[in-house]
Amino acid sequence: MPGKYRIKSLEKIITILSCIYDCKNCANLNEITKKTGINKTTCFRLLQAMMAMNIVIQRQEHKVYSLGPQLISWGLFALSELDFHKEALPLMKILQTDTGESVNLSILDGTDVVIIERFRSNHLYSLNVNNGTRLPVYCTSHGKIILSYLPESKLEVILKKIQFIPLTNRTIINVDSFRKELKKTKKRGYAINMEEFEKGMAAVAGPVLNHKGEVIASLNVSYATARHSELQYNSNLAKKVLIACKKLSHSLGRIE
Amino acid sequence: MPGKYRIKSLEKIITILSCIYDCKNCANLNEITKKTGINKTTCFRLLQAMMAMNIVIQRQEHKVYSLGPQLISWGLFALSELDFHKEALPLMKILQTDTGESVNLSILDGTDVVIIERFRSNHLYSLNVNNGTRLPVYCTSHGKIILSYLPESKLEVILKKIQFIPLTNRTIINVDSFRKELKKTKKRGYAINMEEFEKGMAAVAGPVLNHKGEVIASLNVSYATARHSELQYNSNLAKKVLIACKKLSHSLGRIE
DNA sequence: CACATTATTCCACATTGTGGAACTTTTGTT
DNA sequence: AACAAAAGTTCCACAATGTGGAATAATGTG
Repeated sequence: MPGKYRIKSLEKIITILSCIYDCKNCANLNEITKKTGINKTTCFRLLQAMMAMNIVIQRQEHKVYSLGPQLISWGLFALSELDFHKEALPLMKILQTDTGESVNLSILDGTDVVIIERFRSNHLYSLNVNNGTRLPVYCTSHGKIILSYLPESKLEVILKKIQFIPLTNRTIINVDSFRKELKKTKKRGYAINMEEFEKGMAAVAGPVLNHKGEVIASLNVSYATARHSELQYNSNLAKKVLIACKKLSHSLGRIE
Repeated sequence: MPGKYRIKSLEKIITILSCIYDCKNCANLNEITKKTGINKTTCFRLLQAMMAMNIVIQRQEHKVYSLGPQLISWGLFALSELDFHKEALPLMKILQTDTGESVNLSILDGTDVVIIERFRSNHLYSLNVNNGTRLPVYCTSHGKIILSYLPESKLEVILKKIQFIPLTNRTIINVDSFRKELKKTKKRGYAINMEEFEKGMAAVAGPVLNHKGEVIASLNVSYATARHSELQYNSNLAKKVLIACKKLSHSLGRIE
């Protein structure tokens, strides 16, 4: 996370905001102090200053801190500026109707992907993610497809930062295996995640490319393995996902 | 904007982010320097530090700065935590179908309201706002209805901060007239904006209340005055808006 | 009512952010 | 292609600014 230019107070602020985010808006001063390791007084002052600027708010009469409306405003704006976003919605809707499964659109952010749009599965048993949810790159189809299209230089930076944690017995937990997986993914043209993030869940993802051929997002369909055990399912699904990805990339000026 | 506890570096960061937001993601270092009045070196360093943390990104090969994916992630999360948000969508859809006009949901943030959800009018001539757009409280139906329901103490803080700028010849531009307007609004139960923000545009807004009776959002319908000149139109529209508001408030635990 | 936990204030210190000046790169013009 | 102007980047010395320990106040709990 560090760069050449570091601002300690900014880093503290980011740490606090991330902590509030991780605690799902349910952290009070003490918890934030403990989880971030930042001095209590400092935390307090930074939180007060952020409150004065609507970056965070305090709910339930002086107790837990939450991310504030200023962040909503900036976040929604930043999202709307992603020009592929509006193009994506109708395509996602079609894909959802066609497959009956969850359709998700994500972008890369550091070593995570962020879900920015989502059409839910018809089925009850499906992953509980929402817009804004962050998922690790190394065990999601989103992450694999985006990284597989990244230029070597950017990829290396990210690979160095990843902390591989086994979430299921199928999770890839070392860099070299992950590198190989990325190569396979690139060759295949789509990414597959078979229960690497959560037992029982699988997904297939394709890349959204801009006019220069750079990946800017990932579109995937995720499903419960209990419902589809056929070997053919992934490749059939992939065809549909890739058609949507192509259309989306095309609307961004990508010509094959 | 100041509070008891101030962190200068945080204030600079907020100023820079606000500037990028105001410039619609189209500001380079020099513009940011000029518009914010912050020293160039300082701007540069803060921007570099923020880039390393995905708070901002730089687009078009080393040129303009944009709000980054980290803000999208936080923003979407903060939004999803607003529990009335999901309840609102179907009600807004119905209202849109019923009236054929733009339906908007907003929350208060300082002396602005932030549009958090929106169903567009069928008509070509309608206000060009998007999710995340900020509008001033003093010349919008959203602002009027929310402020009219605010407790005296909170209201006063906001009134002091408002900078009244005449946007049309109907804009209210002094605190006392605005106070009167808020009283009328509260009594009426809904807010009216007749070309106070933009010539040719009018709107009617109702309050979304939580279980304690506190306003937490505003729901409005906006339309072009060219299409509806009848005196009755506002009150008829208001009835529909208020029904939706009641339902929404009810789903938040508000019992009449 | 005593005790534990959490929140807030105060203050002296030095770490950290600051901005001027110099240097480099990019952009625009003839 | 050569030059000027503008924008971006690096360096460094200074002190303003953020820091955290300790003390105090508020709140919650048995």
